[in-house]
Amino acid sequence: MDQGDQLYLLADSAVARKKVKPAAKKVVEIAEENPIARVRVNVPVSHLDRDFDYLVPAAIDTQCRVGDRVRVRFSGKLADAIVVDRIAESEFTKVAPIERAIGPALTPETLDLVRAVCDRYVGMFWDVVRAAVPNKSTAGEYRRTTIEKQVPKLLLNAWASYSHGSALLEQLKRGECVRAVWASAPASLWWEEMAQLVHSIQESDPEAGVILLVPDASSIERLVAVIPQSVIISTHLGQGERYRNFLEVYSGRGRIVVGTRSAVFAPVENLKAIIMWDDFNDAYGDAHAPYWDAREVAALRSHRSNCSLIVGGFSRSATTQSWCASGWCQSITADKPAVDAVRAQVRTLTDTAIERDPHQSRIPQLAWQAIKESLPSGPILVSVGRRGYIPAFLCTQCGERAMCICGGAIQQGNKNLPGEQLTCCRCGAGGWRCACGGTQIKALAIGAERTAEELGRAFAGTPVVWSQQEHVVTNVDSQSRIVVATQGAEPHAENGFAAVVVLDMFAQSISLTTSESLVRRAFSAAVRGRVGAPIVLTGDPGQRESQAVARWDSPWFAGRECLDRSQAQLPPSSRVAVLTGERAAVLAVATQVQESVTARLMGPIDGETSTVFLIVRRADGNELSHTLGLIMRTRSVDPKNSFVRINMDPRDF
DNA sequence: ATGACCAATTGA
DNA sequence: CAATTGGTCATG
Repeated sequence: MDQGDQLYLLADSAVARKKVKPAAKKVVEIAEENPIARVRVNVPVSHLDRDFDYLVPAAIDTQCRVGDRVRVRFSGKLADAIVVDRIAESEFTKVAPIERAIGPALTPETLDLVRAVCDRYVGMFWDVVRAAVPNKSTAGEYRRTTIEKQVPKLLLNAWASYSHGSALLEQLKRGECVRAVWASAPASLWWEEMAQLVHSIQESDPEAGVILLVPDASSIERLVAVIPQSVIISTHLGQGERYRNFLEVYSGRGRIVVGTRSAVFAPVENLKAIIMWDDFNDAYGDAHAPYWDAREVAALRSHRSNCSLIVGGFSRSATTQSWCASGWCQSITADKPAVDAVRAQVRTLTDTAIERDPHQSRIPQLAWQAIKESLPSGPILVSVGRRGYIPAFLCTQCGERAMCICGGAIQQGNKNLPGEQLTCCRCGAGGWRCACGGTQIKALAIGAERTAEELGRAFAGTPVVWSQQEHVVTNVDSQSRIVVATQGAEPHAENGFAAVVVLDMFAQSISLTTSESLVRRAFSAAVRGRVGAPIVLTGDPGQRESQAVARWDSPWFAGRECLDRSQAQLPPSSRVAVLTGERAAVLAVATQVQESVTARLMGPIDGETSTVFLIVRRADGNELSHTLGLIMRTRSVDPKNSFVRINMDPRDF
């Protein structure tokens, strides 16, 4: 069968491939030092998610370093693989050579991170690699991204108005590793605050690497405008640019990374800090298995790589508050005088839809007043709870929120016939009946669309702008107008809004983060007001969510929230695994887990598929992940076992 | 997942 | 007795 006598690499020669059958004798020069590469192969089966040994051909020795991407023949077929180790010899006898080298993928540091993420989220190595590393792209022209970068003006110290703010900058200037969470001051420009942190870090080390994480593409633009030399790492970029930027960071040429969630894996050289804005934003959660969350990954990386972690937002999340409570992070908040100025303007209205609802109006009297009074002096921001037209209802008899027994919201089959065809949006049960016996409902939370309509009628002649997820308005000038916005879609007004009205400060669903989300919405609207602008909240003044804004103290609120949740054994003081799949399968896995880990079981909740929750003490979290990993690996051996999806510590449930 | 291999089952 | 089907095993 050996036609010639030449040495060749099988994959290099089409002729060879054609003539030679599998058992061909290939003579390949093998690397002298550490000739064995231990690799992880891209195969979609979890029991194969382990190390395999391959020989390193001398010719590609330097392209098979730890973290490099290669092609190998696995189980007869070519497959992608990542080198995770180089060793002198293998315990295994029949070791095949690597077919070819592809290019760089991970650094030893990010490799360690990817492994840690796999462990924690019970995921497969390549599922995380896919998110962390862009595909190699041949679209390789050099067109550098030239985003208009302003020369950043000398910033006045935005951090001086924070308690311990200046101290934080000093620590960074000394090159210390800090872990901090900041609740951004009213009217502050977060991108300038972040830029200043970078600046301080660079003072101690001009070669410092920094990762700046933001939730979306428009935030990237804001940040890039004030941070020159930054490199964008984001899945929003096209293939070619994404890969080019990745290489720029990998090579060490670019060290300041600005990006969305996947940038948390950027192979930054000399990484000194990860700085994250608006950690409560859902965009930080990856929607693909194993459902990792950039906030947790950032914490993991900060811990493992011993770099600073600084997380900010207009309101404090329960998660970051728990980091403070444990002593891992310092809490940084705005100084009292800065806060007092805003706080004086906050008014909370006692207000139920029933009392004030003669004309189906969503907007209480005092809010009308505030709008009318402030309108001549500039734009007004009206924050609404939900998109859509009529998403929620009240019982007309007792005035309570119309909820299904399962906790789901009630939907109306026929918009024009209240009381008819009421179904639950979660479990689908029909025939709703209130606890008080009532069966009639009326519209409660009317979304942006309806509110905008109503305001347009009331203030005829005043432009009404409507900003929501699909139609975000990013900036408005200082002209008088009314802007109705949902969470996250609030525009920046040139000189701040003349008044801010936060409608519907009440829970529209029952889930882990309902209350937290309300507070976040209120803060993200309230910060848009100019100095002295009235902030009107409609809801119950006694409730904690309103109080948080009235005191301008979201850390206080988050602290209370943590306490409540810890008493209920819920995250962040607990860790949760959500198992989804066939009823019998999820129960089998859950039972097996409980044999070795003390876990509280909730569920199953049955529907199309079944779901169970396994809840453990925080300290047992790693044990839970580990056990689930073992179970998944043994289960995947037998294809008769149906697939069970695991979601660790989801943001909400 | 996918293919190889062996054993049991089916069929003319 | 050959052909087909099914379960087990290994993948370097």
